[in-house]
Amino acid sequence: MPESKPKRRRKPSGPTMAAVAEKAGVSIFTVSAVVNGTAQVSDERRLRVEQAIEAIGYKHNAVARSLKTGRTLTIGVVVGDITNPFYTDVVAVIQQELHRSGYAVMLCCNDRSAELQAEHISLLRNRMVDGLIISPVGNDEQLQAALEGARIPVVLVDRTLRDNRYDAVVLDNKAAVTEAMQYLLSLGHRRIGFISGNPATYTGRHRLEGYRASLKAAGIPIEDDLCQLGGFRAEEAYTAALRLLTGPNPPTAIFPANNLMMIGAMKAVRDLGLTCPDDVSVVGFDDFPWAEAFIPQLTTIAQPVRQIGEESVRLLVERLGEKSKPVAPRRVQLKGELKVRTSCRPLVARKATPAPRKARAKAGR
Amino acid sequence: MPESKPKRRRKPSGPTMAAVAEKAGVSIFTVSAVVNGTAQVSDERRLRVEQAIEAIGYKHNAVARSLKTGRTLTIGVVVGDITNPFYTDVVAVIQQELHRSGYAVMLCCNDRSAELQAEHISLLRNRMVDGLIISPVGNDEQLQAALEGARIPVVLVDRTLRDNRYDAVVLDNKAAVTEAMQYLLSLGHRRIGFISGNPATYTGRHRLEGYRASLKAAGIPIEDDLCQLGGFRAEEAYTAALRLLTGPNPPTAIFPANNLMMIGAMKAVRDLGLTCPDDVSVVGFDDFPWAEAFIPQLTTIAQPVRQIGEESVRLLVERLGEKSKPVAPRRVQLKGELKVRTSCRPLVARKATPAPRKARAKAGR
DNA sequence: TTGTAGGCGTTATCAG
DNA sequence: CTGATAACGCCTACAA
Repeated sequence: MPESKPKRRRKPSGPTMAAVAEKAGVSIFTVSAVVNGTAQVSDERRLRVEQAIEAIGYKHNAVARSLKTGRTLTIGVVVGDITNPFYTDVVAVIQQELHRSGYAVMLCCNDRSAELQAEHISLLRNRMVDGLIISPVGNDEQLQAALEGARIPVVLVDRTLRDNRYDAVVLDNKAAVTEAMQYLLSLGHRRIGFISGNPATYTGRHRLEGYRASLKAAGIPIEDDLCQLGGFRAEEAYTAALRLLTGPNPPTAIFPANNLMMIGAMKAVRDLGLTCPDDVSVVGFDDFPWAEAFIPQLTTIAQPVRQIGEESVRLLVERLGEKSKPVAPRRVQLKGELKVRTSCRPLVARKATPAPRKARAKAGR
Repeated sequence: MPESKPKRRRKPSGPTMAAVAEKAGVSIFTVSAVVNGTAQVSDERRLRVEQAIEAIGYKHNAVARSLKTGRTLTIGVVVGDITNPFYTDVVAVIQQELHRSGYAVMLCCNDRSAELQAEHISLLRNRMVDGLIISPVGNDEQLQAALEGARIPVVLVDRTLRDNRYDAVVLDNKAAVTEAMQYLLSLGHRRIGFISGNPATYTGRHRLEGYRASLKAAGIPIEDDLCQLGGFRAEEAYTAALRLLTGPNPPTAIFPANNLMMIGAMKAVRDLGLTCPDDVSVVGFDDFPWAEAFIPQLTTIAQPVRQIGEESVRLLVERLGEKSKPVAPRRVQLKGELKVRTSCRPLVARKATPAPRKARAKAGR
């Protein structure tokens, strides 16, 4: 029967060093030496090898090399959501910097699921990545479990574990929020609505602390109604802002605790027919290119994304270069920068009568 | 001398199959069989193996497997600039979909440099990725050269080569622009300023064609001054918009040809003290979350990013599964969707006298 | 300076 | 069903 043999597998990889060696009439060793510059080779033989490489189109097989050397020159990067411009920027810097150091990056996004995160970490470990840069999701134990027994360096970004077991690059979230709060307070705002991320997370907790501490320091009582707990997402922030602004005694300023929630909050302001900063001042966490493109230009806390990426890579690469001298976990804490633009205005001479507030309350449907 | 031997390299990888086999008292083959489900194993021995794996914490080494099988289950993804939300979104979908199909992604960003792109492609090929998804930069020849001799499937995103040699997923850029232009024309706009990306690129060319064709079809002469050539960047668009809006006879609507240029254009509008859409209507290419958060809400052409990502992965995975039946390169062309929001308004009852134009002309410095 | 040969951890082809 | 054993392509002592 004219049955074409289906078992025929196409050659999985191209020409090998052996092929080059044969073509050039030298040994495999010599080829390896010129490819890796790992030993002196006479000019004449080197030339022959180089020509042979060119002639048969040899491409060096990193998989085989990795198996032998135990290094893949690959770093696993796992983030919650690369769609969030903060992570996008950080990942871009990380990729760039790792490339400069000779490493490739394997990217995993877990959509903020601890299970997926564990799966990705496992996958990356199987693939023998030389190191891991993780912006972790879930609780400490889940991460610990996923990292259990990993004999490779790990750098945490954006948060640490309680026991500081790994190198970490974080922002001083509390200080950053405090700076923004002081700005708002200096403008005369006293009723400031905070739209918090999940307070069970590292960033959520510290940012919330910054809010509360600032109020306390200013002698302003903390009203639970003014502090809405969300989960870092735009939709939640939208409804939170709606609640805040249509309540009986609305704040004069609102403060969404990350970029996504800023979007939601701004939509709410707009949908209520309010204008910023005339009706309500807004300051946000995380800066992004669009923040200053529109009216109002958003006053935000900019995270030093480049620095965050660079430091993460620096910590990791230092450990990768370590010759078995174990250094204690290090922690780099960076500062945010308040970018004052036009979304906040001084709270001057508000109409003394409470009338407008009632009018506002009715605006809510 | 008490010299600690520095040559001691830490064990590069953990427990091996051999270790598991020994612990379980079976052969390596049996271990491999239960790990991969590649052969029937008696329940009793399977259990022993599973326990041994658990006991010594065996993690399967994908590098060794790849060397043997010739497959890495890894796909190289190379894009120009992951910081551009369009690419961010597409990459996010690609990563997600590839993961579902059992592939990891190695990400490379070339910052729109053809040299870096070539370097990244070479690096990925060395690493024996099973396939490539590329949003190419530079000219056809440069890409061809980088791909020369690659025996792996390649899918192009966002553009094709002239000879359609590879699978590709693209947008019908011309049709998308045409739709937006018709919207503008239906609103009564006749002087429409176009801020083009680099017309030497696939997207730049087709979008520009859409602009010109629309004007032509409407019987409106094309004025070179109304068509500013940029390079897809915000800064260039900023100055382009400035030129447009301060010229002697400014357009009533402007059309930046991608999201980055939209930012630049909006900044220019704002810096000139103009308001959108009252003074000038704006429609942009590429949608993004912030587009509808501010005032005005931006009217944009949304690319089907999810579909783009899904189709790219589908094409690639289909080829990866191919059993040596070569299929001709396929090309998937998707449609953009005009999201009408509030950044354009009808051009009504303009003052009939030419006076205002002259007045405006003086506004130009 | 160059060649030889053993192995990195798996998979897969043989026999048993 | 299971066990030896030969690759996979490269690096690297060790020898020459």
